[in-house]
Amino acid sequence: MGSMPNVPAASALPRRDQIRKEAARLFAARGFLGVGVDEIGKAVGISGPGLYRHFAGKDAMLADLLIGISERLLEEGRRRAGNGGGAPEALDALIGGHVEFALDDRDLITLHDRELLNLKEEDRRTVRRLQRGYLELWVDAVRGAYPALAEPAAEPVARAAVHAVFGLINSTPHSLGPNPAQDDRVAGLQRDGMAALLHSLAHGAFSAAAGAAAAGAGSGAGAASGTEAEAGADTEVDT
Amino acid sequence: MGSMPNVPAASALPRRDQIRKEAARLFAARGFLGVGVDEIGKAVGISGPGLYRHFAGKDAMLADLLIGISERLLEEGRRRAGNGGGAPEALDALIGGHVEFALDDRDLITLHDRELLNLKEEDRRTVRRLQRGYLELWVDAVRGAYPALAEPAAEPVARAAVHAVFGLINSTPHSLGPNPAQDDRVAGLQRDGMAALLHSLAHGAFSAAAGAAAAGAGSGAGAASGTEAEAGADTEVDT
DNA sequence: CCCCAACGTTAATGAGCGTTAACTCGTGCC
DNA sequence: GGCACGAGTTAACGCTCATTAACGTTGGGG
Repeated sequence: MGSMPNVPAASALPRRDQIRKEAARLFAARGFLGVGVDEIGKAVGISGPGLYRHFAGKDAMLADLLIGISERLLEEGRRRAGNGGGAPEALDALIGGHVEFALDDRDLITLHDRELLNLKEEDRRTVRRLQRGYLELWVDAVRGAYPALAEPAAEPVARAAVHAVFGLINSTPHSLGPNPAQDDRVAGLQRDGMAALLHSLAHGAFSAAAGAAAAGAGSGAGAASGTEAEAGADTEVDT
Repeated sequence: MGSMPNVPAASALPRRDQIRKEAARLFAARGFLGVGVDEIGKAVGISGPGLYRHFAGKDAMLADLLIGISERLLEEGRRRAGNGGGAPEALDALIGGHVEFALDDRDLITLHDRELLNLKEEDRRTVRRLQRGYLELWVDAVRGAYPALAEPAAEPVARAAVHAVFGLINSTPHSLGPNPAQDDRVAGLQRDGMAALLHSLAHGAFSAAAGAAAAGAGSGAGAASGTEAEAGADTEVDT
Protein backbone atom coordinates (compact mmCIF):
# COMPACT_ATOMS: atom_id res chain seq x y z
CA MET A 1 0.00 0.00 0.00
CA GLY A 2 2.82 2.36 -0.73
CA SER A 3 0.94 4.22 -3.44
CA MET A 4 -2.43 5.79 -3.48
CA PRO A 5 -4.89 3.61 -5.36
CA ASN A 6 -5.97 6.25 -7.79
CA VAL A 7 -7.01 9.85 -7.99
CA PRO A 8 -10.32 10.05 -9.80
CA ALA A 9 -10.72 13.82 -9.86
CA ALA A 10 -13.05 13.33 -12.77
CA SER A 11 -16.32 14.29 -11.07
CA ALA A 12 -14.49 16.99 -9.16
CA LEU A 13 -15.19 15.27 -5.90
CA PRO A 14 -14.74 11.65 -4.92
CA ARG A 15 -17.64 9.26 -4.95
CA ARG A 16 -17.92 9.24 -1.20
CA ASP A 17 -18.43 12.99 -1.03
CA GLN A 18 -20.77 12.91 -3.96
CA ILE A 19 -22.92 10.43 -2.09
CA ARG A 20 -22.78 12.57 1.02
CA LYS A 21 -24.03 15.58 -0.85
CA GLU A 22 -26.88 13.87 -2.65
CA ALA A 23 -27.94 11.93 0.40
CA ALA A 24 -28.06 15.13 2.42
CA ARG A 25 -30.17 16.80 -0.22
CA LEU A 26 -32.62 13.93 -0.44
CA PHE A 27 -32.84 13.34 3.30
CA ALA A 28 -33.49 17.03 3.87
CA ALA A 29 -36.14 17.10 1.19
CA ARG A 30 -38.14 14.02 2.08
CA GLY A 31 -36.81 12.68 5.34
CA PHE A 32 -34.49 9.80 6.10
CA LEU A 33 -37.23 7.21 6.06
CA GLY A 34 -38.80 8.69 2.96
CA VAL A 35 -35.80 8.11 0.75
CA GLY A 36 -34.76 4.75 -0.63
CA VAL A 37 -31.23 3.66 -1.32
CA ASP A 38 -32.02 3.17 -4.99
CA GLU A 39 -32.91 6.82 -5.19
CA ILE A 40 -29.65 7.91 -3.62
CA GLY A 41 -27.81 5.64 -5.98
CA LYS A 42 -29.59 7.07 -8.99
CA ALA A 43 -28.70 10.58 -7.84
CA VAL A 44 -24.99 9.80 -8.04
CA GLY A 45 -25.14 7.78 -11.21
CA ILE A 46 -24.78 4.33 -9.75
CA SER A 47 -27.65 2.16 -8.93
CA GLY A 48 -28.94 0.73 -5.70
CA PRO A 49 -26.69 -1.51 -3.71
CA GLY A 50 -23.58 -0.09 -5.30
CA LEU A 51 -23.60 2.36 -2.44
CA TYR A 52 -22.56 -0.43 -0.12
CA ARG A 53 -19.05 -0.23 -1.54
CA HIS A 54 -18.77 3.20 0.09
CA PHE A 55 -20.97 3.09 3.16
CA ALA A 56 -21.88 0.28 5.49
CA GLY A 57 -25.55 1.04 5.05
CA LYS A 58 -28.17 3.73 4.95
CA ASP A 59 -27.83 4.33 8.68
CA ALA A 60 -24.11 4.85 8.26
CA MET A 61 -24.73 7.59 5.71
CA LEU A 62 -26.96 9.52 8.07
CA ALA A 63 -24.53 9.01 10.94
CA ASP A 64 -21.67 10.26 8.80
CA LEU A 65 -23.62 13.38 7.85
CA LEU A 66 -24.81 14.24 11.34
CA ILE A 67 -21.52 13.57 13.09
CA GLY A 68 -19.70 15.45 10.36
CA ILE A 69 -21.77 18.56 10.64
CA SER A 70 -21.74 18.50 14.42
CA GLU A 71 -17.96 18.28 14.40
CA ARG A 72 -17.64 21.07 11.90
CA LEU A 73 -19.93 23.31 13.91
CA LEU A 74 -18.07 22.69 17.13
CA GLU A 75 -14.62 23.01 15.64
CA GLU A 76 -15.40 26.14 13.67
CA GLY A 77 -17.22 27.52 16.68
CA ARG A 78 -14.21 27.00 18.90
CA ARG A 79 -12.00 28.62 16.30
CA ARG A 80 -14.21 31.68 15.99
CA ALA A 81 -14.99 32.06 19.66
CA GLY A 82 -11.37 31.91 20.69
CA ASN A 83 -10.08 34.29 18.11
CA GLY A 84 -8.97 37.03 20.44
CA GLY A 85 -11.27 39.77 21.60
CA GLY A 86 -13.69 39.62 24.47
CA ALA A 87 -16.97 37.83 24.95
CA PRO A 88 -18.99 40.26 22.82
CA GLU A 89 -16.68 39.64 19.87
CA ALA A 90 -16.84 35.91 20.47
CA LEU A 91 -20.62 35.99 20.47
CA ASP A 92 -20.66 38.04 17.30
CA ALA A 93 -18.32 35.60 15.63
CA LEU A 94 -20.44 32.64 16.71
CA ILE A 95 -23.57 34.23 15.34
CA GLY A 96 -21.86 35.06 12.07
CA GLY A 97 -20.56 31.56 11.69
CA HIS A 98 -23.85 29.91 12.43
CA VAL A 99 -25.72 32.20 10.07
CA GLU A 100 -23.24 31.44 7.33
CA PHE A 101 -23.76 27.77 7.98
CA ALA A 102 -27.51 28.01 7.96
CA LEU A 103 -27.48 29.88 4.67
CA ASP A 104 -24.86 27.82 2.87
CA ASP A 105 -25.55 24.33 4.17
CA ARG A 106 -29.26 24.33 4.58
CA ASP A 107 -29.62 20.64 4.00
CA LEU A 108 -27.25 19.73 6.77
CA ILE A 109 -28.75 22.21 9.19
CA THR A 110 -32.14 20.73 8.48
CA LEU A 111 -30.95 17.21 9.09
CA HIS A 112 -29.09 18.29 12.16
CA ASP A 113 -32.20 18.80 14.21
CA ARG A 114 -34.74 16.78 12.31
CA GLU A 115 -33.20 13.35 11.97
CA LEU A 116 -31.43 12.81 15.22
CA LEU A 117 -33.89 10.17 16.26
CA ASN A 118 -33.06 7.99 13.29
CA LEU A 119 -29.57 7.39 14.60
CA LYS A 120 -28.56 4.32 16.52
CA GLU A 121 -28.11 4.95 20.18
CA GLU A 122 -24.35 5.23 20.07
CA ASP A 123 -24.16 7.68 17.20
CA ARG A 124 -26.95 9.70 18.74
CA ARG A 125 -24.95 10.05 21.91
CA THR A 126 -21.93 11.17 19.95
CA VAL A 127 -23.90 13.84 18.12
CA ARG A 128 -25.53 15.02 21.30
CA ARG A 129 -22.20 15.32 23.02
CA LEU A 130 -20.90 17.49 20.20
CA GLN A 131 -24.06 19.57 20.21
CA ARG A 132 -23.76 20.08 23.93
CA GLY A 133 -20.22 21.30 23.51
CA TYR A 134 -21.30 23.74 20.85
CA LEU A 135 -24.09 24.98 23.06
CA GLU A 136 -21.70 25.56 25.95
CA LEU A 137 -19.62 27.73 23.66
CA TRP A 138 -22.62 29.91 23.02
CA VAL A 139 -23.83 30.01 26.59
CA ASP A 140 -20.42 31.13 27.80
CA ALA A 141 -20.18 33.80 25.14
CA VAL A 142 -23.66 35.13 25.82
CA ARG A 143 -23.17 35.25 29.55
CA GLY A 144 -19.84 36.96 29.03
CA ALA A 145 -21.35 39.50 26.71
CA TYR A 146 -24.39 40.33 28.85
CA PRO A 147 -23.61 40.72 32.54
CA ALA A 148 -27.23 40.28 33.52
CA LEU A 149 -27.11 36.74 32.17
CA ALA A 150 -23.93 35.95 34.03
CA GLU A 151 -25.80 35.88 37.34
CA PRO A 152 -25.99 32.30 38.54
CA ALA A 153 -29.76 32.45 38.67
CA ALA A 154 -29.90 33.56 35.05
CA GLU A 155 -28.13 30.51 33.71
CA PRO A 156 -31.31 28.73 32.61
CA VAL A 157 -32.43 31.91 30.90
CA ALA A 158 -29.19 32.14 28.95
CA ARG A 159 -29.44 28.52 27.97
CA ALA A 160 -33.01 28.83 26.82
CA ALA A 161 -32.20 31.98 24.89
CA VAL A 162 -29.41 30.24 23.04
CA HIS A 163 -31.75 27.41 22.13
CA ALA A 164 -34.28 29.90 20.89
CA VAL A 165 -31.73 31.75 18.79
CA PHE A 166 -30.67 28.48 17.24
CA GLY A 167 -34.27 28.01 16.27
CA LEU A 168 -34.36 31.50 14.90
CA ILE A 169 -31.32 31.12 12.71
CA ASN A 170 -32.10 27.58 11.69
CA SER A 171 -35.55 28.63 10.56
CA THR A 172 -34.05 29.97 7.36
CA PRO A 173 -33.66 26.73 5.46
CA HIS A 174 -37.13 26.02 6.62
CA SER A 175 -38.85 29.11 5.37
CA LEU A 176 -36.90 29.27 2.16
CA GLY A 177 -36.98 26.51 -0.35
CA PRO A 178 -35.14 23.47 0.93
CA ASN A 179 -32.77 23.73 -1.99
CA PRO A 180 -29.46 25.56 -1.57
CA ALA A 181 -30.13 27.33 -4.87
CA GLN A 182 -26.42 27.94 -5.03
CA ASP A 183 -26.28 31.69 -5.34
CA ASP A 184 -28.94 34.25 -5.99
CA ARG A 185 -31.53 36.04 -3.93
CA VAL A 186 -33.96 34.24 -1.75
CA ALA A 187 -37.40 35.34 -0.67
CA GLY A 188 -36.79 38.81 -1.97
CA LEU A 189 -33.65 39.25 0.05
CA GLN A 190 -30.11 39.08 -1.13
CA ARG A 191 -28.13 36.38 0.62
CA ASP A 192 -25.98 38.91 2.42
CA GLY A 193 -29.04 40.90 3.33
CA MET A 194 -30.56 37.84 4.92
CA ALA A 195 -27.32 37.16 6.74
CA ALA A 196 -27.24 40.68 8.11
CA LEU A 197 -30.87 40.47 9.14
CA LEU A 198 -30.45 37.20 10.97
CA HIS A 199 -27.43 38.64 12.67
CA SER A 200 -29.46 41.60 13.89
CA LEU A 201 -32.35 39.43 15.00
CA ALA A 202 -30.07 37.22 17.02
CA HIS A 203 -28.48 40.17 18.76
CA GLY A 204 -31.88 41.67 19.41
CA ALA A 205 -33.11 38.47 20.98
CA PHE A 206 -30.10 38.14 23.25
CA SER A 207 -30.36 41.74 24.25
CA ALA A 208 -33.98 41.18 25.19
CA ALA A 209 -33.04 38.09 27.15
CA ALA A 210 -30.54 40.12 29.12
CA GLY A 211 -33.19 42.74 29.77
CA ALA A 212 -35.65 40.13 30.96
CA ALA A 213 -33.09 38.55 33.23
CA ALA A 214 -32.17 41.92 34.72
CA ALA A 215 -35.77 42.90 35.25
CA GLY A 216 -36.78 39.62 36.78
CA ALA A 217 -33.67 39.02 38.81
CA GLY A 218 -34.74 36.85 41.72
CA SER A 219 -38.36 36.66 40.73
CA GLY A 220 -38.35 35.01 37.33
CA ALA A 221 -38.81 36.85 34.07
CA GLY A 222 -42.10 38.63 34.05
CA ALA A 223 -42.30 40.95 31.08
CA ALA A 224 -45.93 41.60 30.34
CA SER A 225 -47.84 39.41 32.71
CA GLY A 226 -46.62 39.70 36.23
CA THR A 227 -47.14 36.23 37.50
CA GLU A 228 -44.18 35.61 39.65
CA ALA A 229 -42.64 32.26 39.92
CA GLU A 230 -40.20 30.69 42.21
CA ALA A 231 -36.70 31.22 40.98
CA GLY A 232 -35.56 27.81 39.93
CA ALA A 233 -31.95 28.07 40.85
CA ASP A 234 -30.97 24.47 40.85
CA THR A 235 -29.13 23.41 37.78
CA GLU A 236 -27.82 19.99 37.26
CA VAL A 237 -25.01 19.43 34.89
CA ASP A 238 -24.42 15.94 33.76
CA THR A 239 -21.15 14.66 32.43
CA MET B 1 -85.51 13.52 22.53
CA GLY B 2 -83.63 11.71 19.81
CA SER B 3 -81.62 9.51 22.09
CA MET B 4 -78.00 9.83 21.09
CA PRO B 5 -76.44 6.45 20.24
CA ASN B 6 -74.44 6.42 23.41
CA VAL B 7 -72.39 8.67 25.62
CA PRO B 8 -69.20 6.84 26.49
CA ALA B 9 -67.76 9.43 28.87
CA ALA B 10 -65.74 6.62 30.31
CA SER B 11 -62.40 7.52 28.76
CA ALA B 12 -63.25 11.19 29.21
CA LEU B 13 -62.79 11.86 25.54
CA PRO B 14 -64.22 10.06 22.52
CA ARG B 15 -62.17 7.47 20.69
CA ARG B 16 -61.52 9.76 17.76
CA ASP B 17 -59.91 12.41 19.94
CA GLN B 18 -58.01 9.79 21.86
CA ILE B 19 -56.52 8.57 18.62
CA ARG B 20 -55.69 12.12 17.60
CA LYS B 21 -53.80 12.71 20.79
CA GLU B 22 -51.79 9.51 20.76
CA ALA B 23 -51.05 9.74 17.06
CA ALA B 24 -49.77 13.29 17.54
CA ARG B 25 -47.55 12.18 20.36
CA LEU B 26 -46.11 9.27 18.45
CA PHE B 27 -45.68 11.15 15.19
CA ALA B 28 -43.91 13.95 17.02
CA ALA B 29 -41.66 11.54 18.81
CA ARG B 30 -40.58 9.30 15.97
CA GLY B 31 -41.89 10.80 12.75
CA PHE B 32 -44.88 9.91 10.63
CA LEU B 33 -43.05 7.23 8.70
CA GLY B 34 -41.45 5.87 11.82
CA VAL B 35 -44.70 4.91 13.48
CA GLY B 36 -46.82 1.95 12.50
CA VAL B 37 -50.57 1.75 12.76
CA ASP B 38 -50.35 -1.15 15.16
CA GLU B 39 -48.45 1.06 17.52
CA ILE B 40 -51.04 3.81 17.38
CA GLY B 41 -53.71 1.24 17.97
CA LYS B 42 -51.91 -0.17 20.97
CA ALA B 43 -51.58 3.32 22.42
CA VAL B 44 -55.35 3.72 22.52
CA GLY B 45 -56.12 0.21 23.64
CA ILE B 46 -57.37 -1.23 20.39
CA SER B 47 -55.20 -3.11 18.05
CA GLY B 48 -54.09 -2.47 14.52
CA PRO B 49 -56.71 -2.13 11.86
CA GLY B 50 -59.39 -1.18 14.33
CA LEU B 51 -58.33 2.39 13.67
CA TYR B 52 -59.92 2.18 10.27
CA ARG B 53 -63.34 2.48 11.88
CA HIS B 54 -62.39 6.04 12.83
CA PHE B 55 -60.02 7.25 10.17
CA ALA B 56 -59.77 6.45 6.48
CA GLY B 57 -56.10 5.62 6.89
CA LYS B 58 -52.83 6.69 8.35
CA ASP B 59 -52.57 9.59 5.93
CA ALA B 60 -55.97 10.81 7.02
CA MET B 61 -54.83 10.97 10.64
CA LEU B 62 -51.90 13.18 9.79
CA ALA B 63 -54.04 15.35 7.55
CA ASP B 64 -56.61 15.73 10.31
CA LEU B 65 -53.94 16.79 12.78
CA LEU B 66 -52.19 19.26 10.51
CA ILE B 67 -55.31 20.86 9.12
CA GLY B 68 -56.78 21.01 12.60
CA ILE B 69 -53.86 22.80 14.13
CA SER B 70 -53.50 25.17 11.19
CA GLU B 71 -57.15 26.11 11.49
CA ARG B 72 -56.88 26.61 15.21
CA LEU B 73 -53.84 28.82 14.83
CA LEU B 74 -55.44 30.96 12.17
CA GLU B 75 -58.78 31.26 13.90
CA GLU B 76 -57.33 32.03 17.29
CA GLY B 77 -54.86 34.38 15.65
CA ARG B 78 -57.62 36.32 13.96
CA ARG B 79 -59.53 36.48 17.21
CA ARG B 80 -56.59 37.80 19.14
CA ALA B 81 -55.31 40.18 16.48
CA GLY B 82 -58.69 41.78 15.99
CA ASN B 83 -59.48 42.25 19.62
CA GLY B 84 -59.47 46.01 19.72
CA GLY B 85 -56.32 48.02 20.29
CA GLY B 86 -53.76 49.01 17.71
CA ALA B 87 -51.14 47.07 15.86
CA PRO B 88 -48.73 46.86 18.80
CA GLU B 89 -51.42 45.25 20.91
CA ALA B 90 -52.31 42.90 18.09
CA LEU B 91 -48.70 41.84 17.73
CA ASP B 92 -48.41 41.30 21.42
CA ALA B 93 -51.53 39.19 21.44
CA LEU B 94 -50.27 37.12 18.51
CA ILE B 95 -46.98 36.49 20.22
CA GLY B 96 -48.70 35.50 23.41
CA GLY B 97 -51.03 33.14 21.64
CA HIS B 98 -48.32 31.45 19.69
CA VAL B 99 -46.13 31.05 22.73
CA GLU B 100 -48.99 29.50 24.61
CA PHE B 101 -49.52 27.12 21.76
CA ALA B 102 -45.87 26.18 21.52
CA LEU B 103 -45.72 25.45 25.22
CA ASP B 104 -49.01 23.60 25.59
CA ASP B 105 -49.25 21.73 22.31
CA ARG B 106 -45.68 20.87 21.57
CA ASP B 107 -46.49 17.76 19.64
CA LEU B 108 -48.72 19.58 17.21
CA ILE B 109 -46.30 22.44 16.77
CA THR B 110 -43.61 19.94 15.99
CA LEU B 111 -45.72 18.15 13.43
CA HIS B 112 -46.82 21.42 11.98
CA ASP B 113 -43.51 22.15 10.35
CA ARG B 114 -41.90 18.74 10.26
CA GLU B 115 -44.43 16.56 8.53
CA LEU B 116 -45.93 18.75 5.89
CA LEU B 117 -44.26 16.79 3.15
CA ASN B 118 -46.01 13.60 4.12
CA LEU B 119 -49.36 15.02 3.15
CA LYS B 120 -51.05 14.34 -0.13
CA GLU B 121 -50.89 17.25 -2.52
CA GLU B 122 -54.39 18.49 -1.81
CA ASP B 123 -54.14 18.48 1.94
CA ARG B 124 -50.73 20.08 1.74
CA ARG B 125 -52.19 22.92 -0.25
CA THR B 126 -54.92 23.36 2.31
CA VAL B 127 -52.45 23.54 5.18
CA ARG B 128 -50.20 25.91 3.31
CA ARG B 129 -53.09 28.20 2.55
CA LEU B 130 -53.98 28.35 6.22
CA GLN B 131 -50.36 28.90 7.20
CA ARG B 132 -50.09 31.71 4.68
CA GLY B 133 -53.14 33.38 6.16
CA TYR B 134 -51.66 33.12 9.63
CA LEU B 135 -48.40 34.57 8.41
CA GLU B 136 -50.18 37.54 6.82
CA LEU B 137 -51.76 38.26 10.17
CA TRP B 138 -48.33 38.53 11.71
CA VAL B 139 -46.77 40.49 8.89
CA ASP B 140 -49.55 43.05 9.05
CA ALA B 141 -49.26 43.36 12.81
CA VAL B 142 -45.49 43.72 12.75
CA ARG B 143 -45.53 46.31 10.02
CA GLY B 144 -48.22 48.18 11.85
CA ALA B 145 -46.29 48.08 15.08
CA TYR B 146 -42.93 49.12 13.62
CA PRO B 147 -43.17 51.99 11.12
CA ALA B 148 -39.75 51.22 9.68
CA LEU B 149 -41.06 47.85 8.52
CA ALA B 150 -44.13 49.41 6.93
CA GLU B 151 -42.03 50.89 4.13
CA PRO B 152 -42.77 49.00 0.93
CA ALA B 153 -39.12 48.12 0.51
CA ALA B 154 -39.05 46.57 3.97
CA GLU B 155 -41.78 44.05 3.28
CA PRO B 156 -39.38 41.16 2.64
CA VAL B 157 -37.57 42.03 5.85
CA ALA B 158 -40.79 41.93 7.83
CA ARG B 159 -41.75 38.63 6.28
CA ALA B 160 -38.38 37.07 6.96
CA ALA B 161 -38.42 38.36 10.52
CA VAL B 162 -41.80 36.75 11.14
CA HIS B 163 -40.52 33.46 9.80
CA ALA B 164 -37.51 33.71 12.05
CA VAL B 165 -39.61 34.46 15.11
CA PHE B 166 -41.75 31.45 14.34
CA GLY B 167 -38.57 29.44 14.39
CA LEU B 168 -37.60 31.05 17.65
CA ILE B 169 -40.84 30.29 19.41
CA ASN B 170 -41.25 26.87 17.87
CA SER B 171 -37.80 25.89 19.01
CA THR B 172 -39.17 25.28 22.48
CA PRO B 173 -40.71 21.87 21.94
CA HIS B 174 -37.51 21.05 20.23
CA SER B 175 -35.08 21.96 22.93
CA LEU B 176 -37.21 20.61 25.73
CA GLY B 177 -38.22 17.03 25.93
CA PRO B 178 -40.74 16.14 23.23
CA ASN B 179 -43.18 15.17 25.89
CA PRO B 180 -45.77 17.69 27.05
CA ALA B 181 -45.01 16.75 30.64
CA GLN B 182 -48.35 18.22 31.54
CA ASP B 183 -47.40 20.70 34.18
CA ASP B 184 -44.16 21.28 35.94
CA ARG B 185 -40.96 23.09 35.27
CA VAL B 186 -39.00 22.60 32.11
CA ALA B 187 -35.28 23.04 31.63
CA GLY B 188 -34.97 24.87 34.91
CA LEU B 189 -37.60 27.39 34.00
CA GLN B 190 -41.14 27.55 35.18
CA ARG B 191 -43.63 27.34 32.34
CA ASP B 192 -44.72 30.94 32.80
CA GLY B 193 -41.13 32.04 33.04
CA MET B 194 -40.41 30.40 29.73
CA ALA B 195 -43.48 32.02 28.24
CA ALA B 196 -42.38 35.43 29.42
CA LEU B 197 -38.88 34.86 28.12
CA LEU B 198 -40.05 33.80 24.68
CA HIS B 199 -42.30 36.80 24.63
CA SER B 200 -39.37 39.09 25.33
CA LEU B 201 -37.14 37.38 22.81
CA ALA B 202 -39.74 37.75 20.10
CA HIS B 203 -40.18 41.44 20.81
CA GLY B 204 -36.44 41.91 20.87
CA ALA B 205 -36.05 40.25 17.51
CA PHE B 206 -38.77 42.34 15.90
CA SER B 207 -37.33 45.47 17.35
CA ALA B 208 -33.96 44.58 15.87
CA ALA B 209 -35.58 43.88 12.53
CA ALA B 210 -37.11 47.33 12.56
CA GLY B 211 -33.75 48.81 13.38
CA ALA B 212 -32.09 46.95 10.56
CA ALA B 213 -34.75 48.01 8.10
CA ALA B 214 -34.42 51.64 9.15
CA ALA B 215 -30.65 51.51 8.83
CA GLY B 216 -30.62 49.85 5.46
CA ALA B 217 -33.55 51.74 3.98
CA GLY B 218 -33.23 52.19 0.25
CA SER B 219 -30.36 49.81 -0.32
CA GLY B 220 -32.01 46.47 0.21
CA ALA B 221 -30.04 45.73 3.31
CA GLY B 222 -26.91 44.77 1.44
CA ALA B 223 -24.51 44.40 4.28
CA ALA B 224 -21.04 44.55 2.90
CA SER B 225 -19.42 44.52 -0.49
CA GLY B 226 -16.35 42.83 0.83
CA THR B 227 -16.22 39.08 0.71
CA GLU B 228 -15.66 38.24 4.31
CA ALA B 229 -16.42 41.47 6.01
CA GLU B 230 -17.95 40.15 9.18
CA ALA B 231 -17.91 43.40 11.05
CA GLY B 232 -21.64 43.82 11.20
CA ALA B 233 -21.55 46.83 13.45
CA ASP B 234 -24.57 48.17 11.64
CA THR B 235 -27.32 48.10 14.20
CA GLU B 236 -27.01 48.67 17.85
CA VAL B 237 -30.14 47.19 19.20
CA ASP B 238 -31.95 48.47 22.19
CA THR B 239 -35.17 47.16 23.54
C1' DC C 1 0.39 -13.02 -17.89
C1' DC C 2 -2.26 -13.22 -14.07
C1' DC C 3 -4.29 -11.89 -10.14
C1' DC C 4 -6.38 -8.98 -7.02
C1' DA C 5 -8.62 -5.16 -5.43
C1' DA C 6 -11.83 -1.48 -6.39
C1' DC C 7 -16.13 -0.69 -8.13
C1' DG C 8 -20.46 -1.94 -10.27
C1' DT C 9 -24.24 -4.83 -11.86
C1' DT C 10 -28.69 -7.64 -11.35
C1' DA C 11 -31.36 -11.09 -8.75
C1' DA C 12 -32.90 -12.87 -4.48
C1' DT C 13 -34.15 -12.64 0.35
C1' DG C 14 -36.64 -11.35 4.17
C1' DA C 15 -38.75 -8.28 7.13
C1' DG C 16 -42.07 -4.57 7.93
C1' DC C 17 -46.17 -2.38 7.06
C1' DG C 18 -50.64 -0.26 5.26
C1' DT C 19 -54.77 -1.91 3.93
C1' DT C 20 -58.64 -5.15 3.10
C1' DA C 21 -61.50 -9.31 4.08
C1' DA C 22 -64.21 -12.05 6.86
C1' DC C 23 -66.04 -12.70 11.01
C1' DT C 24 -67.76 -11.67 16.00
C1' DC C 25 -70.12 -9.32 19.68
C1' DG C 26 -72.99 -6.24 22.11
C1' DT C 27 -76.90 -2.93 22.08
C1' DG C 28 -80.92 0.02 20.94
C1' DC C 29 -85.16 -0.06 18.23
C1' DC C 30 -89.44 -1.78 15.76
C1' DG D 1 -87.28 -11.82 18.66
C1' DG D 2 -84.86 -10.10 14.98
C1' DC D 3 -82.42 -6.62 12.58
C1' DA D 4 -79.10 -3.15 11.71
C1' DC D 5 -75.10 -1.12 13.05
C1' DG D 6 -71.07 0.55 15.48
C1' DA D 7 -66.82 -1.16 16.98
C1' DG D 8 -63.46 -4.67 17.36
C1' DT D 9 -60.87 -8.94 16.22
C1' DT D 10 -57.45 -11.92 13.51
C1' DA D 11 -55.68 -13.55 9.06
C1' DA D 12 -54.14 -12.62 4.67
C1' DC D 13 -52.56 -9.83 0.67
C1' DG D 14 -49.41 -6.95 -1.68
C1' DC D 15 -45.95 -3.86 -1.86
C1' DT D 16 -41.83 -1.44 -0.54
C1' DC D 17 -37.27 -1.60 0.75
C1' DA D 18 -32.64 -2.46 3.07
C1' DT D 19 -29.41 -5.73 2.73
C1' DT D 20 -26.84 -9.77 0.83
C1' DA D 21 -25.25 -13.03 -2.87
C1' DA D 22 -23.20 -13.99 -6.94
C1' DC D 23 -21.25 -12.43 -10.72
C1' DG D 24 -18.71 -9.05 -14.18
C1' DT D 25 -15.24 -5.59 -15.52
C1' DT D 26 -11.33 -2.76 -15.33
C1' DG D 27 -6.48 -1.61 -14.51
C1' DG D 28 -2.10 -1.68 -12.31
C1' DG D 29 2.01 -4.52 -10.21
C1' DG D 30 4.50 -8.82 -9.34
